[in-house]
Amino acid sequence: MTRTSHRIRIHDSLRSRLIRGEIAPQMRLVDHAIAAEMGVSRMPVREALMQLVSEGYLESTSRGFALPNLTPDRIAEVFVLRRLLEPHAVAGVARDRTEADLAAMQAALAEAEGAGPDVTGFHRGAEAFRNIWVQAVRNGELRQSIQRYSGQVQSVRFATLTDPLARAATLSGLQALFKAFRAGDGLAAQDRMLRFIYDAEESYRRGLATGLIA
Amino acid sequence: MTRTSHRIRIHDSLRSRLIRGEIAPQMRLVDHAIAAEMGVSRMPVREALMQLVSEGYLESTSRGFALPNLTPDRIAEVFVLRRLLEPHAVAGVARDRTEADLAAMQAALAEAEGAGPDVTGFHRGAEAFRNIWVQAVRNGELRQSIQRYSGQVQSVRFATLTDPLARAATLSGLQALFKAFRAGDGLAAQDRMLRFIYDAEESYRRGLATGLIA
DNA sequence: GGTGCGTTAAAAGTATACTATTTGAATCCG
DNA sequence: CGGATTCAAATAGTATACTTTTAACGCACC
Repeated sequence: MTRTSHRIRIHDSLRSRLIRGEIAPQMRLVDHAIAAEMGVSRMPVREALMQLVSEGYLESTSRGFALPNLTPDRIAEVFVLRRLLEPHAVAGVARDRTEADLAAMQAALAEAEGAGPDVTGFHRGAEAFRNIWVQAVRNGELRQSIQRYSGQVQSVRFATLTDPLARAATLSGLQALFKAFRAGDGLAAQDRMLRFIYDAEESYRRGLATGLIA
Repeated sequence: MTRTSHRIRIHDSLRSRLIRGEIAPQMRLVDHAIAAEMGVSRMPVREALMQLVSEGYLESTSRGFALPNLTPDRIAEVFVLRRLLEPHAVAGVARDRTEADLAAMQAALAEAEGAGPDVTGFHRGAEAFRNIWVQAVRNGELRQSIQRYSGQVQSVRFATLTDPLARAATLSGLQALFKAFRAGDGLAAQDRMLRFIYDAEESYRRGLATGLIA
């Protein structure tokens, strides 16, 4: 028996691919193609895709589903949202985090630190670190709101990481955040996260100005 | 030709019924019944219902769709989110609002003020007021995040409005907010909204304590 | 009278087929 | 050669039929 429905399995599968950045911006996700690939009918695929739309991961075009158009304006909007939500969120995490959370964070941080010139390795570590603390947010409504735009966050980070300055800022930000988590210091975590987001936005803007980002 | 799809029409129709409080908590919304009533097939109805689920208006049970189980914990979580997002949002609205926005707000406020003992009239005015300023939020990502839990906000307000104290607090809060909007004073709007949310939560807690709310 | 099991009906979930819409391209005309 | 018009292919949207799951009811047995 299927423990979960096709729709949910497909939704989760697509979402993880989206979060991992495996879907290129110009790619078009079409229900019948995915259905054929997975051996099911269009319906559960279509429903999964539409759910991803209402969760902000995808956009419905007249010619298939695609990544939302990440214009600089929209990215700026997300940075505003991040400043409003994430500092408060990590303050709670600093209080509630378990030892297992800390261990996982340390592993993710180690991967980012040891990545060398490898961009994808660094990105994977940073993404894992983020996923861990987001998962640890107790307030489910808050967590869901943060997760809704997490795909965009990953995309933007991926776009900026070729810049050594941005990468250094990200790494030191993660390290400072981890320290606050380990110390259980909510205020410090809140402060570090706010700075971290400001730095990220500055990196993004610099990337735009220097033409590193399309 | 149909300008909009059945799915969207049904979604909007159901949402307005939900917002008006026409769906009782123990009621079950079943796709094939609604489909028969509206003369369409199950599919667009099913998709509309599922979209309402991911927007927080409904919950999917194994025996039809129903109002979400608004546990006090979940409601508390939404209040946290509201405190994080809405003060900042209304500050922007106070700067950007048009004359048309102000006129619509005033009309909504007048409806709430003149509602007398009528609960639904007051609720409709308060809801209209909220919808107007939410629509006026420039930051689309922020607006969407706020809209995602607006259904829950309406439900909670509807549950508390039988309490005269809660109703008075709501009305004076709306009036103060409107003043700030009219003056274009972002800081004042931010402050009024924060107080408004605190008052709303206090009303809700009092309703819980006195058994007014299930 | 309570508890456990089996039956059954209702509703979710899925598959398939058909229709409508949209876009890109090809063709035709100026 | 350029632009408009029409046509075809791809995809969204809807309808209908079938399958699976689940909970509610009844029955028997304790």
